[in-house]
Amino acid sequence: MKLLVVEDHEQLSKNMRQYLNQEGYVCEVAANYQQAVEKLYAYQYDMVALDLMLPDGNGLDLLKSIKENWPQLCVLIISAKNALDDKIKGLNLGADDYLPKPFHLAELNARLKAIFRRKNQQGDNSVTFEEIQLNTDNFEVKVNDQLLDLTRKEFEMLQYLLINQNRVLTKQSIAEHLWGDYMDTADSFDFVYQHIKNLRKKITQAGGNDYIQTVYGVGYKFKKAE
Amino acid sequence: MKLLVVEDHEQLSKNMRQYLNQEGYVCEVAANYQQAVEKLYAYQYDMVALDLMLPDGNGLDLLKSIKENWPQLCVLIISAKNALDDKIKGLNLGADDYLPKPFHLAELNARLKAIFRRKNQQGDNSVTFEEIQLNTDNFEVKVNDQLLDLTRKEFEMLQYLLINQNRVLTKQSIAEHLWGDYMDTADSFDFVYQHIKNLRKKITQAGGNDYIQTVYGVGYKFKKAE
DNA sequence: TTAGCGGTTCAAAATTCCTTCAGAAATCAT
DNA sequence: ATGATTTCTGAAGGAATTTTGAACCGCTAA
Repeated sequence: MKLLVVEDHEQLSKNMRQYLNQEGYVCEVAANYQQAVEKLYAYQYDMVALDLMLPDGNGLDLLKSIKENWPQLCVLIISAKNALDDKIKGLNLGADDYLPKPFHLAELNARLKAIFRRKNQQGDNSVTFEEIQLNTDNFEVKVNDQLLDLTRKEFEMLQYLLINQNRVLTKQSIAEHLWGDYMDTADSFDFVYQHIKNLRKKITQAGGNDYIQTVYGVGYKFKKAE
Repeated sequence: MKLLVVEDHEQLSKNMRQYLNQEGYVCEVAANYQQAVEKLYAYQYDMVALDLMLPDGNGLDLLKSIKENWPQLCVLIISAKNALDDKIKGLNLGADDYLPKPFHLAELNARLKAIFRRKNQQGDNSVTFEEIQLNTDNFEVKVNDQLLDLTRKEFEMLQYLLINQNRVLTKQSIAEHLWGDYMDTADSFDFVYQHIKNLRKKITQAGGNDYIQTVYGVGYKFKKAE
């Protein structure tokens, strides 16, 4: 679950980031309008937590832009102004929920989860590929109805591969999705190998096929062999 | 996806080229106004990334000329001057987006993709030529729906040939495209033979025709035999 | 404190691929 | 036709990438 927090208050954004990372999100922070747009262009997020008060622009404009360019993105609006006005405008512009400041981090988490659940209710909250079945609600993966015991990284990786099935993902892009943007400057992605290995092992040990193809010199691809 | 980068800063253009090639573009560089125009006449591009600061002319003039002569071309403007003025002028002249310096290569990529998606509402990442079908997303090549097992160089070469179909490509230009700028000083391009050979072999073994014509003394051309 | 787990780093082994080389074949110019 | 140039081909060494096992660190629970 990759999340962008748009919040200029440094201490708060730091806390949010730390807390949410602990909760299993891949969480990144943008401190202003400019940064937010850059990050949105550069990476793929699942959700945005957006503070309407930004130093260099109007949060509602940003919301509008998000809904135009990335319509599938979930947006949770945060605002100190308890102004009903903002809330209404925000929801009208397509925001998924509204959270007034100040708030408990636990509530933030709960709302984010709720938003995501709601969004997936109408769609599908599980991805299935042949005998592999991944459920986002309860973080469970089944192979032939046999439950797999995956770690968090393994789960996120499998999810990423499944969502992009039949598309080659570079080690770099996998790293970015699982670890966030500090990976931009990393010099080695060796750890990806390990998780790939573990995933393969666990899936095949449970009787599943190894759908993870390595594309030499490029990356990995989740696909049925032909 | 064939892209022309117009940028006079050597190191930057080199990085851009390398990165974008990695991302699956066929990317070429022009260092000034003059070169840009020459390349535009010589080849067919899908997009142009245009730095407005050129040593031998005004980037906005070039933009205007592009929009007159190749109206279907997508143009992304790049400029160090964060001047709102340039941005507005550029967008008024028909540019598709504006990217201020400095920028992350990932953002460049994202914007290019966004532009292209916007224009060709379907975001197709494949090239087809008779019974041959090449897909950049999953690095797959099919001949009569039969999957081909190509190496990276073979894949990139086929891609380059396909995009420039019916056009003779010299060994040198192939080498430059596949290996980058350091090839400028190379004395032999023998290795190209190998990859051509392997490509032909793999394609014909899969039941495809050999569309790779050799033009003696010049280079190769991808074309249906008549 | 210790044992266990998840995550990361390291280095050797295994695999795949790229380039070079030399000779054969093809093409062109005289 | 002959020689010069260019292209094709197969084999082999070496480079680059991936796989693997083992060791390490930090955290948590017993």
